[in-house]
Amino acid sequence: MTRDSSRAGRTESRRRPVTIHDVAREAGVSRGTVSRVLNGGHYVSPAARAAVDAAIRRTGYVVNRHARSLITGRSDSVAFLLTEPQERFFEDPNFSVLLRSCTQALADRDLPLLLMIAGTEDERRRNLRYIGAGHVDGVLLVSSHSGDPVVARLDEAGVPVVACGKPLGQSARISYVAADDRGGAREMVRHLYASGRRRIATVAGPADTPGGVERLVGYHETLAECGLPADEALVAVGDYSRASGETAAERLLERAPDLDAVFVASDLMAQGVLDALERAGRRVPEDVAVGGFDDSPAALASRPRLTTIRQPWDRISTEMVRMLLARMAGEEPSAVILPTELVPREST
Amino acid sequence: MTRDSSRAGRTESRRRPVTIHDVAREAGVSRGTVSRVLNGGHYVSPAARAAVDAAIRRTGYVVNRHARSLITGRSDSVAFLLTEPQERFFEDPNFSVLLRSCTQALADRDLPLLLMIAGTEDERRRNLRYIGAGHVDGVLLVSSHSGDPVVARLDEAGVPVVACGKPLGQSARISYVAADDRGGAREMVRHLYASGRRRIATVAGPADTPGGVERLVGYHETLAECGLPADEALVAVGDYSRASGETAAERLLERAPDLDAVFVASDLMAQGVLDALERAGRRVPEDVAVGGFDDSPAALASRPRLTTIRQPWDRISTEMVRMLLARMAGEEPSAVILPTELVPREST
DNA sequence: CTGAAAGCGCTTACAG
DNA sequence: CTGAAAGCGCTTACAG
Repeated sequence: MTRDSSRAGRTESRRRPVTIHDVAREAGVSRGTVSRVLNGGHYVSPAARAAVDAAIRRTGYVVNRHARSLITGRSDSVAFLLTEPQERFFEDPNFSVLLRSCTQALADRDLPLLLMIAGTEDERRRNLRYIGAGHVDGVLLVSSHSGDPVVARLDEAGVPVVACGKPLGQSARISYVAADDRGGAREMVRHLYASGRRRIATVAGPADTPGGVERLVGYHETLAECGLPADEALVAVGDYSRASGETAAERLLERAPDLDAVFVASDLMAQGVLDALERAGRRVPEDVAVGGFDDSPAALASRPRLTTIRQPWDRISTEMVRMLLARMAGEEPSAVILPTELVPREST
Repeated sequence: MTRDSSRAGRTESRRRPVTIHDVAREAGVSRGTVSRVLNGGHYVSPAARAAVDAAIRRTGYVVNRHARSLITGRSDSVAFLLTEPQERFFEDPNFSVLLRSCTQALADRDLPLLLMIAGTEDERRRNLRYIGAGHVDGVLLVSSHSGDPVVARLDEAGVPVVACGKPLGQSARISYVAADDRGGAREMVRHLYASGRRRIATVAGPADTPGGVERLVGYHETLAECGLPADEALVAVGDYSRASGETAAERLLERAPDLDAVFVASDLMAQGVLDALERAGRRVPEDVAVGGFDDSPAALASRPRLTTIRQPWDRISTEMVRMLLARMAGEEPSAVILPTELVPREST
């Protein structure tokens, strides 16, 4: 009796859900015909279709997805799989945007999104098992560190997957969409150069992440193009945390006290850089210009507000979903690189 | 052929999944017996069970959830439903913690979590329809604004739901778990008082949110207890945004220039308060103490670091899942209020 | 404790 | 274009 709202009227009763059989009887056709209109309406006369549509409306029928899946072999659902250091991802506002946009893009196709987290080996096994069993038609993968075993296992399982970011060091045939990290870095460094800076340092991300590698490459390329000498004293590495940015900046200041700009591979680290600079008595942007990456809330929250590089998260999600659907429809894997955008603010 | 990794060996073939039938044959028992060991192992001899277990291991069998659901009527999955101003929630780090913990707590019970977002009326309809169709066994609801129609409709649909936070202005019989907003506010104000502050102002949240109401009540109660006069000049209201905190502080400073402390109903607004205070030349905490609420990353990112109130998000999620499971098992709705914790830092 | 059998609600060839 | 029928993989009374 818990399940039964006793309100009178049109509340569809929970006790005997209306089935395709009821609709067929109501419409005066066979169940096969109802099913046909449900599945695209091919080979159905306009009259029959109209009758069925009306019956569906009258009865409030909604398909039983389990019965359908049992026979089609599809689950009509998609997994959003997050592997490893999830903590970091859940604190990353970009991740939230990604998750939300994917959910909505999928919802437009009437595909529920199953959120799966695989931080531990145990969770990894469980999720892989679930996916491997065909309980899901495709997976949207967020996995950053190189050599993630999940990538290979997913590939083996033969399930369509689209990754967010290029899976490092993987030969798996999986689709991915990524922001143009290198291009973004180039744009930022060019911007710094254009504003007159000539001793441009950088705080890179970890070498086993795409952002760590590509943004550093972009930095080096642009320096060379501008005719600025390469100087290892100007390069430090952080781990994307604010504290690591602070430490890196201290090292930089020590090795190259004459630096007049820092390109930082993430906004969070850039905040740390700002802290160190302030403590060292350098004014931003007067003495030192600071450029971040991500356009996260941190960029707006910091003082001065950070000039940064915006990644097109909305488009990334849209593309991921589009590509996954394509894979699910049998298309071959592909890759898409999306352009970033410079967001000038007060720190440069 | 896309679905077939051609690797040799034990990769379970995707083409003909092993069914309960295969296991039965392998174990030398009937399908009914296999099913019985799958479902708790009651009424099965130890010998039969051992044979079935071995056969399952040998064949790599994993149950077809669609077939099971078709007959049991359960979906063995749960929805995490987010209604309205989703943007705000997705930027709220607390929300991320909640989502992650719920996912994991559910995973421990082998229950997948479907993420559903109902920001627009259209999405609301679609999701309600999905849930109403019984595609999900229960729902974890995150909905803040009072009078959310979703609450009532969920209740009508007769599906078990547990809300995060007390659903305002609803008579629906739904379970909920909430942090002790009032108690947290009291603790903060008492802390401010204990440090010698006597002109304690507050920036409250919107009046149609539990946090807006309860934290303000806690503030008033504590002032009275401490024998401090109620003074409306000391009360301002914001909308949880940083900018609104700044504006509110300006108003406060104008109406009560002698204030020596501000209890702010969220860390984000507290950042805005810090901005205004700095611009007004007041030192924190020397001239004015500032207390926040949430213990969000913003509290750590701000300078000085914010003294704040931590909500027990881990426990909140655990409780929500536990209560939902209880509801799904037929128990009556209930409510749980969890204690908060003062986190002293540099701003007081 | 165990097997044979019915049936969950749908889709899909197969004949017409 | 349409109906009758088989069958998807499971669970669950029902007899033994």
